[in-house]
Amino acid sequence: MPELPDVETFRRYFNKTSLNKKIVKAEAVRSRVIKGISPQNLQKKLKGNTFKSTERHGKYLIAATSGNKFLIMHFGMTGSLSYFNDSEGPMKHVHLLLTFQNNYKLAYRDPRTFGAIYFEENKEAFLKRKKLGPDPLKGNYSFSSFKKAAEGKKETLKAFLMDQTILAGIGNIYSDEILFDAGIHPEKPVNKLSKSKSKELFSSMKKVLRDSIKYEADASNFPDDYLLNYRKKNAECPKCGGKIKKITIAGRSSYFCPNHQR
DNA sequence: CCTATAGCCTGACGGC
DNA sequence: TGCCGTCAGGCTATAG
Repeated sequence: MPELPDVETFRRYFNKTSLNKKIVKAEAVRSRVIKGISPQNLQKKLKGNTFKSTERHGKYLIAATSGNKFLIMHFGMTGSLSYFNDSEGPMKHVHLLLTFQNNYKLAYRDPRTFGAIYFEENKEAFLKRKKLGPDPLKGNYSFSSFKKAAEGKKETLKAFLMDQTILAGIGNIYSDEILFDAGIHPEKPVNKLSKSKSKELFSSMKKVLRDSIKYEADASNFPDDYLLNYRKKNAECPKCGGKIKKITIAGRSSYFCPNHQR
């Protein structure tokens, strides 16, 4: 699930539940997803702190602590956050469990353990180390930057949109969704796109990402002209009635409508 | 440099 | 109902 709109939804959830509350206990339950710091050390660093603010970059959620350090979370394919109290019972697949002064807990969960948790002194250095490109919804990301990034690229648009070093935040689902909205074939080479089509792609990108955040990245909230609920072979295209096709691009299963995406 | 592929894990789903 | 194979929305390391 967790691409840019999902992570932004987690961020808002985190803000609503977990800011400005003292962490009285930190349990790093399993260590696989905790990177660059030992679970014991992470527990020590978090205990007694509060979270002061959050930001997101691409698929990363960055929470600033009162100690001016950063808890940085990536949600892999199956990561999520749950805020709950003890009456709601034990939870499975918890990797980091924080207990606040009000006795509520925040759990970072991830069954498939492809996610990652970091604790960093310097968030800019972290983003640099990860070689992340700009976040398309931050800092007024412009068409001219987009065009410049696309210059001379021969790869498919699908691969281009998912490349985190070019743009941070778009994954398999939303790259499909953006191309579906713009009416462009996912295998079209980047350098074969006309200027007007590339403008359309750019505006579809912003629109799809922004609107998906409004829908809280929840499939049940999406309007019917989105591809999301039609990601099945031979489904009927909700835009034009064509037959949805499934192909593999850059190792990922991609759904599109050959009738209106060319 | 660039592109393609395997592998990391667990759970859900469809077919028999 | 149960078992088994396949697939899953990410990322990295490695090979060519």
